Amino acid sequence: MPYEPSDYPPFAVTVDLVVLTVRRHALCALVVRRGEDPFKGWWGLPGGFVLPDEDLATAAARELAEETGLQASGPDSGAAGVHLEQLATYGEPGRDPRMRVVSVAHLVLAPDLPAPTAGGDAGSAQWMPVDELLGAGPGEGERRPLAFDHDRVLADGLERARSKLEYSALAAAFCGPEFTVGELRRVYEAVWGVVLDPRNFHRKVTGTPGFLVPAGGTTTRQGGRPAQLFRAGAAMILNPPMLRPDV
Amino acid sequence: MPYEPSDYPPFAVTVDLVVLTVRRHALCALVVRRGEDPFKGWWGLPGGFVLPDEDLATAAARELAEETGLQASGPDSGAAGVHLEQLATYGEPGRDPRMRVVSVAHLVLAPDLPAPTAGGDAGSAQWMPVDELLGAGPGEGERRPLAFDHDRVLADGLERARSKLEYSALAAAFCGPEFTVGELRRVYEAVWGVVLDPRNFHRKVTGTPGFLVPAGGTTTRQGGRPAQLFRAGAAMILNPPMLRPDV
DNA sequence: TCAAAAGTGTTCCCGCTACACCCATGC
DNA sequence: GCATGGGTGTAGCGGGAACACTTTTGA
Repeated sequence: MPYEPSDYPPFAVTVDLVVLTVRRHALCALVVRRGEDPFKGWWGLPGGFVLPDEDLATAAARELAEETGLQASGPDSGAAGVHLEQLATYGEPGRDPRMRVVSVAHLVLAPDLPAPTAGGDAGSAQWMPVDELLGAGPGEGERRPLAFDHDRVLADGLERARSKLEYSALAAAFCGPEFTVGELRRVYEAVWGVVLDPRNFHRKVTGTPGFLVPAGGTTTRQGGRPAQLFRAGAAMILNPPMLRPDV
Repeated sequence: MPYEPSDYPPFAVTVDLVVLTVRRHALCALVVRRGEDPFKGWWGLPGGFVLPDEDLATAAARELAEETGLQASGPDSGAAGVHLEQLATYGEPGRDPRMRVVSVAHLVLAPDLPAPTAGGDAGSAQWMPVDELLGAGPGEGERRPLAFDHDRVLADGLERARSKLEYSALAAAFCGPEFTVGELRRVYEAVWGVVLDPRNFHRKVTGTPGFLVPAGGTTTRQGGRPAQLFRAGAAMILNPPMLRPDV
């Protein structure tokens, strides 16, 4: 079956970003207000077109830097830099009313950042709690969905992030370069929406080889007794995994 | 940022298929011999272009039917029909020497089929053990890789299938509509490349609510004492998961 | 002195592993 | 009889859940 440029229909290929962080004990996603039709004035996920000579992951990292100033570092990098991985691809024919767009969604996990929109051209990017974006908050009903099929993309990203915390050491991507066990626990609690036993959590994460390495110092920024500081270790997968209560 | 057809570069969008089955205690993948350049004469994964008004999953199901005659049924269907899910998307600029192709790979899990190429236009499709396709076999060195980046796609599909057996009830997708516990165990053994304790496996799968439902009859097709026949139950996820030895 | 968060020790219990053992068929 | 695979019982152990308890700071 030979194929030539005239044989295939024209597709636009974009990357969409599900950028998650934990702010004030709440899991938040980065959303931008759209300045153009379609869905002008709606909130949507950041993203944009893939350039002709650009890898998909490169395009995602570029869009991320443009919107947030964050420097992405693939799934195989060191401790610093946010985590970026491919999530899924959405190509339903009618998802963009103007043309056939296939969008490769990526998931980004970032530590809490002071400035949500650092060097961006999108002036109206902001963090919003995912419970407000999707319907999990109390007494919803008047919420407006995200543009395109971004509600579903966001939901898929959340599902991925939640399940990856179980069997990978990815939770540290939500923390800064140095963090305490309590801060890490609050990440799990925010992402999963549960309350974990601090004592058992401490034993579990410090007892898993390669998960955490002591950074040497202590901090008292959370109040109470000073806590040891840790850095993310080399372990990528957790065995045995962290167990999520109920569900 | 407005966008018009003239603004975006032309992309071709295809679907690739990682079709897995278990034949004679070996995990096998469906490969087709390419009749055209590039990679003429090489083995590659089945696949093809997405049509203008076709969803990605629909395109994957169509290609699957064309190559094998298999009737796919999405991840949310009943027991009959093979399992089909999206795997990952590959869009490196140079992966096809002739044009920019973004390929959305899908993973298909099918029961052992008598005729590998039922109604296909690809005359040279066949099942090959994944150990021969990738380098896991003994004394390799002269093996030729698959076309394009299909070695990597296949490896990613294997990894997905192996990990999904742990926490989902997907292993039944490799069996026919009715199967015995021993047949299900041999699926796990083939996919994981391990040997499992038959007694503990039996207790585990029959003790997990919703995994298996008795079909009523017995069979002696494996020799020995007749075994109860089961159908796949409604459970989609396994909690607690099946534990893969070592690794 | 009290509150708050960090850690440690201990007990209980569930589930996995490892076997020993019996059951039902074909040869 | 014997081989083969199906299925049950049971002891041991590792790890998570629950919770008592001590430690170290700030207010």
